[in-house]
Amino acid sequence: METTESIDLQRASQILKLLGDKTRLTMMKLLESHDCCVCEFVAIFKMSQPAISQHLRKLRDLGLVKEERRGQWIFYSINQEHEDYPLISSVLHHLPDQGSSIEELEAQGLRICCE
Amino acid sequence: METTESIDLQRASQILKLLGDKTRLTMMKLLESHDCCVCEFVAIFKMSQPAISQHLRKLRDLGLVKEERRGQWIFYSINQEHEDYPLISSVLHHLPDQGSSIEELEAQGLRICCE
DNA sequence: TGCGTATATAAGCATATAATTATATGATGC
DNA sequence: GCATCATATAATTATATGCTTATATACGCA
Repeated sequence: METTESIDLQRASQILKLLGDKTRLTMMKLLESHDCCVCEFVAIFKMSQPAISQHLRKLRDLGLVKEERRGQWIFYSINQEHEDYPLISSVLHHLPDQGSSIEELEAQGLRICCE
Repeated sequence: METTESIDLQRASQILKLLGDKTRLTMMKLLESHDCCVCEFVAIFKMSQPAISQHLRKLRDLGLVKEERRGQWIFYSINQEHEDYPLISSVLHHLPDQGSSIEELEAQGLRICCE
């Protein structure tokens, strides 16, 4: 039964590959502080909506984030029930807070809050 | 000077991308327990020597591992002086021990020890 | 019902990645 | 110096990734 361990490493590397993209990593760090809707990400990353949507899909496909519709918008949040949440969380804790990117948007009046 | 933070995330995502490959992640986990020479990796991963060498180069290029020649062989070890070693180390601590892959080789008489 | 907004999906394309094979370099021992 | 072993590099190829544009879906409201 050595497959158990290899599956774990397999899964861990998949997760790390997802986090090994600056956009997705920043998304996760932002989600650590508050739930975000897609349009907030679009504003923050100055990236096309489909590009954002596709990154979110990858995160969702591996269960790193959950989606929840609130009226007109779909909010994303970190899935703390993920089997490997301890790994994910500890990675995020090593990253600098992303407050500044939000503040920048506030300053420019571009901060979007969909609720 | 908000560039500092974005450089950090940039660097973190580069590191995570490197770790987001099963072969390299396993290499790092193995190196956590003991220094390895290239031929040991070749035996463990049942992969061509150039393939191993290229993975090691990527890890070396970002400073995650150090190389050291010992006689005929080149041994790799984890670079604990890496600026982001705390991140790297905490990722590795979440992974299952790789003792079994070594034991398997021992059992088959394939374990290579170059010293 | 029909329109506008928010989001997702599909198709296409350019670039990145990881493997292979072939070749080069560098140390050891005769 | 030459042969051999250990490792690195180069060139090539197949596949994966991330973006773009175009289109589909789903909700909210008049």
